[in-house]
Amino acid sequence: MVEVKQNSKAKSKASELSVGEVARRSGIAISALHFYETEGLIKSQRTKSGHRRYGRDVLRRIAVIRVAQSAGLSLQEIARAFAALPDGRTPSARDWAKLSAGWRDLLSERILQMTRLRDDLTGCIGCGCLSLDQCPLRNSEDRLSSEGSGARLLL
Amino acid sequence: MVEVKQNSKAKSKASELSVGEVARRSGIAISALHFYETEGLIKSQRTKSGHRRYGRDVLRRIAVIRVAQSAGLSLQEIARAFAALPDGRTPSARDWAKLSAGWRDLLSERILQMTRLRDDLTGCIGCGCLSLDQCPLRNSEDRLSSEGSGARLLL
DNA sequence: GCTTGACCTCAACCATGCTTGAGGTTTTAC
DNA sequence: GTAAAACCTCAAGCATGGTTGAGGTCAAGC
Repeated sequence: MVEVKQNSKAKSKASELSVGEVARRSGIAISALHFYETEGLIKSQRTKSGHRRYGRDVLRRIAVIRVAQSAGLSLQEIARAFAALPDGRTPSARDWAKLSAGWRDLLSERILQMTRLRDDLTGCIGCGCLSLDQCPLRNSEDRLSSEGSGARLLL
Repeated sequence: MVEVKQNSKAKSKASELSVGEVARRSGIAISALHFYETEGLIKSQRTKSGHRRYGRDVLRRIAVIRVAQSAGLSLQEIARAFAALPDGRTPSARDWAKLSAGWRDLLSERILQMTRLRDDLTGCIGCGCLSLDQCPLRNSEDRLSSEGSGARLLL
């Protein structure tokens, strides 16, 4: 819809990026960008001819996606969090901060679980209790799996 | 090959378990047990007619599998670790302990990464640096992803 | 004006970790 | 001796997170 004139490959003043540029700058494959778009994680305008043009904030969005993924969130969870971002305007620092606060707590929780797991592991796999209901390892395992809202692991 | 006489459903003295029993006791679906077997994570003898019979240690093996999974290991990684277990005899407590020691270190490493990630997240998503190379978040992200020997997350 | 590279869509495929179902045998219980 | 429950195999399917390739269009440089 929004038509953009592109002056050169350098495109130093264009505020809209092509998919190739976004891929190069973010280190994400074009196919992944397409995929993120179909999953509603990022958006693009199209040129008259159908080529994608991204606003500058897409780079931040992508960065946030990768960070969240490495923290163990699924794309669906990330999309859900993104849904809380403002619709019309570009998200502000405060918007992102709100988002990250939630994830921080989630991470803290998962770190706690893993720590518990590790500590149990220290004394427990070698002991005889693993197959018994009393074993702390098996119980913390239960804690983990019963909390999962879908994905298996710490997802 | 090993033929086993089964006296009743109670089967209190049988040292070999049927797949249904293992499923019931471990809480793992039969289909998952089959799957674990095809992946080399557990083994079974067969009765003359082809039904599976498991040794008692299978329950511990399964417990270890679930724990390792909840720690974020893939079945392949678990299988690799299991490959180090003794071939002929039932693994001893010491064998399991050795195995768990490796995983414990791995867990510690991942806990460290997540902690770093969380701490960076605290100050960083809301700040302006996320799209820059200097951002600690993006760098710790790199640390994470460059270490991955396959799976994306903490896997 | 035409080649080249960047882009488009859509369908198929890969790995992981299973589940489901079809179609058939075995074991158990009455 | 027969019905039901438990088991078997093999193929297909599901979700996640993408990649790969075919077949075609668009844009830029010479």
